[in-house]
Amino acid sequence: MMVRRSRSPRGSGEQLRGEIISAATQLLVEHGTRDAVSIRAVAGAVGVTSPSIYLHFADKDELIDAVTAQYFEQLDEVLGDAGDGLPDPMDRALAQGLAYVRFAIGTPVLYELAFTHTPNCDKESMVDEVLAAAAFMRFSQTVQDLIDDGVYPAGDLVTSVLELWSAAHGVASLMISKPHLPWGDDLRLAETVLRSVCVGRATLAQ
Amino acid sequence: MMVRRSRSPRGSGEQLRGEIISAATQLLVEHGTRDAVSIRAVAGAVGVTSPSIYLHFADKDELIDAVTAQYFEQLDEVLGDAGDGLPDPMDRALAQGLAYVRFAIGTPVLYELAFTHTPNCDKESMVDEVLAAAAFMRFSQTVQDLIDDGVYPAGDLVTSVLELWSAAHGVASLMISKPHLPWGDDLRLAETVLRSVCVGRATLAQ
DNA sequence: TGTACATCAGTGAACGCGCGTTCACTGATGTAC
DNA sequence: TGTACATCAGTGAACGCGCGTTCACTGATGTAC
Repeated sequence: MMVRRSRSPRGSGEQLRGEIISAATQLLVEHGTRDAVSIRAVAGAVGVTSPSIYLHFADKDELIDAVTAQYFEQLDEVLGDAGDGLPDPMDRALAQGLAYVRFAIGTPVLYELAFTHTPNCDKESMVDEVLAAAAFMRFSQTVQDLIDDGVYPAGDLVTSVLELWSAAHGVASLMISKPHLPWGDDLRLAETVLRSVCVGRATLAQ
Repeated sequence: MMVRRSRSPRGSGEQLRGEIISAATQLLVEHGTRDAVSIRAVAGAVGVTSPSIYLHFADKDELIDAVTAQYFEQLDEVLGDAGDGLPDPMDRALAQGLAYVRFAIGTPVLYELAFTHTPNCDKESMVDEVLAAAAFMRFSQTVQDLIDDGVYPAGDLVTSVLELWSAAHGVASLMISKPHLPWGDDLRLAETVLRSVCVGRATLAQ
């Protein structure tokens, strides 16, 4: 049943924009399919007609970009919550890595969308990258602390971050796309992989 | 320009089937987009009309399944070529892991398709899994050899395979979806991650 | 050897559908005088 | 204080498109007699 929302007051065009992004996100989560997101479906969920979407987004691509941007912001918050209050870099790295995997497998369709959707490649990809950067930089700080602590070998910071990110992403992504494999009940496998990379990377450098 | 192929002789329906799969694969590779594969496009590429496709596949999903199945078979061959003649399990594991990553990033759209497309879930997913199993079992043998050699800790074999697979998949998948990140020119980062997991996993177990 | 017939790979035309997007519009809200 | 007007968030109807799929058919090939 579609409920017609009441008209927004003058200044508050921004509010509908937010509702649209949330509706698109919710559609993805609930239907579990990428193509549950059509302009019509989103508009219907918000309680508005489809052309209204174009008052807030140039086209569908821009809407999807906004959805993934918000998703990356949420990811950053999750990493923040997971790492705060853990002074030991190794503990923090592990906690953030596991939080990353947990967040990903908790929202599989969104995660896949964020890592499959190719934005308009030139400027758009930059925007995407910049918004992802909050989480990226947060994790980079953790890795820097690992290096300062001597746990992780010194070297190019970004490269080190990519190594650990690849490990976390690998577990999350594979768990999402092949859920029937015997992953076990918790994230022990994820923890093993993350720990192994940290420990092994340190050993390799010696 | 579309070339009408001549009619197949009586028994050789199988031949067209193969051509259809190849054409679909090629369309994906050349256009670099998932939705370059439509029944019409595939039929056109083969030189046949669209209804002909349905003489060989029940529906589009079954065609896509066949494409990914063939892709997994190719993957198995690649792993075989990479590992043959390397008696040391560690060398072989590394060679196969790097070959995996190289194969994946060489055919990014197919790789994404194979790891995103959700088959009909019940029986179909089994078929998919079984066909993937050739590569899976080949790599499992390598990991078993690693264990026998004492490089990798004893324990559940499948779990160990998943750990290493996750690592290789993580690098490959992230390189594909975020190609603008500074991955370096060759697969050194992939090698580092794979080595780290092996070494680190051994250290953890002690 | 010749003819009638069954087979079946492939055709041509069409179906209904949902999609992204456009365009002229409406009508409540705020502002100027 | 009252009225005319500009603004602009949102509407309703429609566009063209490409899609997956269906259906009655054609016509070359092989087979039975």
